Amino acid sequence: MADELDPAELAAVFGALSNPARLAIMRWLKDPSDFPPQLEPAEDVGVCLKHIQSRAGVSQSTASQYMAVLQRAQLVTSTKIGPWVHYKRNDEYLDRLAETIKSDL
Amino acid sequence: MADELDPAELAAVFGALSNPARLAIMRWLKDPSDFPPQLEPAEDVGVCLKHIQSRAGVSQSTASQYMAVLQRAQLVTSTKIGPWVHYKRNDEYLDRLAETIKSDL
DNA sequence: ACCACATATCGGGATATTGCGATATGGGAG
DNA sequence: CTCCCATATCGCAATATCCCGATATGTGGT
Repeated sequence: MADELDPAELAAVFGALSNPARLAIMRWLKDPSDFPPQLEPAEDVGVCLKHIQSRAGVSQSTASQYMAVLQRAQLVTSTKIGPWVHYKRNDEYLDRLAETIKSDL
Repeated sequence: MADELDPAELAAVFGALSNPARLAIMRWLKDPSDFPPQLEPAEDVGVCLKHIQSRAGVSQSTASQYMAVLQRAQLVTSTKIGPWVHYKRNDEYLDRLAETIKSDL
């Protein structure tokens, strides 16, 4: 059994996911190959912020803040390569989340 | 496979659960017998609002609104018996939710 | 009818979230 | 060093959420 998230943390995660755009981003990141190609393959390092921004159709600052919220909630991790920041799902944490919801909620 | 919640609905559910007090209430309702006794047993009809209110330590209006939010999100159902409204977890829906999160999120 | 109690709804002030444009920061190319 | 591009952060107005007290509604008992 993976150890479960404590209630305060769980509430914070739900907050991060309560925004439709952020929730959509989480689902998009399941298919990194659906994004435009980049120097380093998205499957390995994650998806570049610019690609997330353009798919979400929001401003650069909004996209950056969305990803900051998701990252603070530990739902994604980031990798900086040169000037680009790449985001990918934190699957370990998402598994713990699913487990917590199933057994704890 | 239970059919999954659509994304907008899922985001709304997360919104309802993003409040620590409401999240706590959902967890309390797993053990209806932990609440004070009532005419109709809580295991059968659900827990009376007054008991939820006093455990949450919030005003009557706040408790009522919390439960309205949870009910709108389909996380609980209510049964009115005389002047009392009893709330219980909507376990079918919660199962669908857990399923959606595991496979869709 | 009246009263007492349980719940719902209204109205509002405090606070948080949302999404933007403007501005900073920081790296790579020349 | 200088420009350009990607990203982060700031400041802000609009909107939403939060939680309350006050008030309305509804039910049962006397």
